[in-house]
Amino acid sequence: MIASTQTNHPIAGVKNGKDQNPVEVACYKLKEAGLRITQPRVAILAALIKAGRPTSIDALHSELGPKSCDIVTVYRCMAAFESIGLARRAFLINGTSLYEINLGDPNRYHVVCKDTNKVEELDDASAAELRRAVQTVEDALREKGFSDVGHIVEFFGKSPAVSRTQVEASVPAVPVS
Amino acid sequence: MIASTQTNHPIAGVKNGKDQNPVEVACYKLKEAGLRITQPRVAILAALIKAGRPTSIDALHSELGPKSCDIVTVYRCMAAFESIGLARRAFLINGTSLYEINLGDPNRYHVVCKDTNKVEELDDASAAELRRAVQTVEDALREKGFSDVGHIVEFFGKSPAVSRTQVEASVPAVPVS
DNA sequence: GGCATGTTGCAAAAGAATCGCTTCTAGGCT
DNA sequence: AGCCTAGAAGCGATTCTTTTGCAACATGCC
Repeated sequence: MIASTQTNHPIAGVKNGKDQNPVEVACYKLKEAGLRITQPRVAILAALIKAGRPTSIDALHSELGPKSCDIVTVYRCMAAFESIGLARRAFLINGTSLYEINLGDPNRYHVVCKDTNKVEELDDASAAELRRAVQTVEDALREKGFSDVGHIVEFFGKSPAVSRTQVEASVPAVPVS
Repeated sequence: MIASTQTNHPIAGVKNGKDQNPVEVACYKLKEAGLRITQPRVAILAALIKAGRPTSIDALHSELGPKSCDIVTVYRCMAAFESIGLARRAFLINGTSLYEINLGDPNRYHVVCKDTNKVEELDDASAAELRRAVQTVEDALREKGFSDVGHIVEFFGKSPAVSRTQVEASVPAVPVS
């Protein structure tokens, strides 16, 4: 719904990337990075922005409508976006990854529900402390000579919200063990 | 060769898991969890312990010697070990995972070299701060009703130490870019 | 030592992600 | 405005990791 009430300009001019609608900002970043602004890329970016949360390549591809572009293109685009910092990657326990738009805001951290793979954002306080710790670590690493430093941080857990829709309440409230 | 320098008791008695050699401790934990102590499992545990750092299934399997056990068994064992908390999992950027023995010591965090996939442990100070932050987050999550909370934390970077051993110095000392 | 069941081996399958190669097109140039 | 070319997309096939099915096997309780 984010891009639903878009301004009516088609993404033609690609102004200065100031405060246009997010898709235009993203396109500006693409251009800045020397990448072409193609129809599939714009569509993928729009979907990514509309999703507003970590989304799988596959979901993204479906979101685009069955006939919009090849899934391989989505893979390639996401790799490109990630390499220029336009998208961030998150991981599921099974090793597959999700992508999230990155328009310059600070790093976000999530909890992924082990049952449903639903992604939630951490509360601000937690995120802030986490950011600080991560920052410390990365600084220390750079200090030690590491370059191109990055990180993955994901939390997992069984969400309480899930009122056992299909996860039949077979387990009688296991503590934490 | 794995069991080369072990104490001479074959892993027969499986004492009380007190302070025996690590393989025995691990076997005790297996037993505790109601799993059988089989030859492949012991071998895998020994390899895991000998490695002493996050190791890939494949590497583990090779380490066991070509004829020791099927790689599928390694997969299954690692899954079993992880589920009873005998092993911890780490991730590479490409989504594949590494396993590390867990004999009860606190969580460890690593940096993975983007060039070589070599894994290093974080310094104590960094790890401590990280553990604290992670703890905070997990507590907050439990507070919110999440159960079975866990996390993934990995750092990546280009290691400085790598004097381009096999990463042929094709790239002429790229700064940080 | 015998037996039941958890484990292993092997082959095959399932998936995610990548690659090769041809065709298409964005967008700089004339 | 049309032309050209390098970057992108499409599509098929492939690679590689991890999972599954099922028969054969071995652990460890009796």
